[in-house]
Amino acid sequence: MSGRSRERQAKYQRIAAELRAGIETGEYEPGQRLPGENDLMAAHGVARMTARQALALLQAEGLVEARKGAGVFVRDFKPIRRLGVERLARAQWGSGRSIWAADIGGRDLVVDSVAVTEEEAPAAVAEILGLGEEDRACVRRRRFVLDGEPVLLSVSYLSAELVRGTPIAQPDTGPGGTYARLEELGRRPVRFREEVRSRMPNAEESAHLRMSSGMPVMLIGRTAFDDQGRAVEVNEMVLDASAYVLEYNFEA
Amino acid sequence: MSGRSRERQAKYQRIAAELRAGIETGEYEPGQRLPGENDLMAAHGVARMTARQALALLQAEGLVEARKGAGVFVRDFKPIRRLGVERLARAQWGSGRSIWAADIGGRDLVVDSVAVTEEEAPAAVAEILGLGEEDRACVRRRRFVLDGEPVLLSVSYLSAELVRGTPIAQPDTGPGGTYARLEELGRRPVRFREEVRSRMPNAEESAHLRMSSGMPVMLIGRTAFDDQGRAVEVNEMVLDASAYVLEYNFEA
DNA sequence: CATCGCAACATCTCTAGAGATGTTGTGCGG
DNA sequence: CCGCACAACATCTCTAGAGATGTTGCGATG
Repeated sequence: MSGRSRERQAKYQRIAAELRAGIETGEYEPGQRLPGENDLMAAHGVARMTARQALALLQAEGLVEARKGAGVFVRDFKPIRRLGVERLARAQWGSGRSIWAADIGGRDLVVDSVAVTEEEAPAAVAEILGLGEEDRACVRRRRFVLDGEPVLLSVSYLSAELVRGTPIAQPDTGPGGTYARLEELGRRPVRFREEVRSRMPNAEESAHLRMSSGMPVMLIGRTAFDDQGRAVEVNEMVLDASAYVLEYNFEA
Repeated sequence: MSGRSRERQAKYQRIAAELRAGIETGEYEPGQRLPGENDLMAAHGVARMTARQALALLQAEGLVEARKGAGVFVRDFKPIRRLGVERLARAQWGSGRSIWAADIGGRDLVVDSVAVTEEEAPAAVAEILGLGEEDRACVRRRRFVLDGEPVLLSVSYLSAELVRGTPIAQPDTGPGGTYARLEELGRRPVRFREEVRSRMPNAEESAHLRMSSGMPVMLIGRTAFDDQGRAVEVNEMVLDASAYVLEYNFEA
């Protein structure tokens, strides 16, 4: 038939619901392969495109992941806990410890690639940093990898004039990182603002994070201020949402 | 043909890219209708299913929204700024002001529906609140609407024993809200933890928030602690990610 | 002038088949 | 015993057509 009696829902939704239930009850465990196009066609007596629609629905929900030529597999979810406040406490970066150390329980989060350039900052960033038309920005682009999987893209902007000739303009910023160096320059960050939002990744982000379709990214925009209230750093981060839980602790 | 020469990308991706470019350059403005299935079939000489795939891609990216029988329209994005820290400052709720007032610039965020029940808390919540097998929880479920659009679902758990007979167990908690009442009970919240993550909505969330496919939700789990470090409230929120930006301010 | 019914048009769902392309394991040859 | 070629199998892409269903605006009717 076609567009048959809508007693409740479409065929592909019924099939998807059945598979979804199987995942939630644990019939199909994370990493396990589940029935593919051909299996569903045979089992439910539907056309290929209909079976595909059912699987596409589950992919869009982020429950499963299709690997071409191999099959459809149940996704896993073991997020990193990222402490928004404590990780930026001075006790952390003041002592030469990586501010990332506190994030992960035993797992291995490392910088995959670093690129430091001097370029013109986007208008919105230039405005925040108080850069004029002529001023340029030091831009630090980094990618972080956990267990071989890229999970975080970070782009950091600072006044080029301020950091020129310091380790901040080098790939390796030394013990304590950028913030320890800023303190040595008399521009210690004392206050932070983080803005969080979420959306679907664009093609570029999708490629850099090797994300499978149907998973959102979280965006964190962090601004660091010194004791004069001047913004000294703007950091834009793109996180694989399936890899992260953000935690913020604060007092009333 | 079929699965033709992959010089670079599939037909449906080329078509999607073209429309995407049109959106980004402003050729198609928010709210405007863009070429539908029939237009794309004619313009590119492809089959209906191929045109549909192109449009499905843009929907999955959250760029457009299809309205059955009407057409495909460009999405808009005007988020609410939610201040994670300041909104819970005592100056806010201590003075009888709604903690929501600071969030929105002139727009109208109101509670759409409130349901207060007494039931058994989920195991994870019971653990945090320190509830035993016998203890029950006061559960406050609310939906918030902005400009007629539902944007936030909130489920709040408190010890039923603690709040029984107080306004907290009523739909209207009075000036200053739940936290002002908790203070009167000698359990003033002094510390908060918020955990943020993001994923695609499930069917129920999708329906309650009237979300169009391809937009993620953000989940906030907030725990409020009193001066003894005891958890007095657990609040699980589901936010339409296209409606919110979360802001957290803190010191090093 | 208001309102209701309907036609035109939009997306949604589905069928049946087929070539392209990526993955995996097996078996043969060195 | 190692390694490579290849067959089997998986998903991906696309065609052409058609009935179902929701939206909208126009025209006829009261």
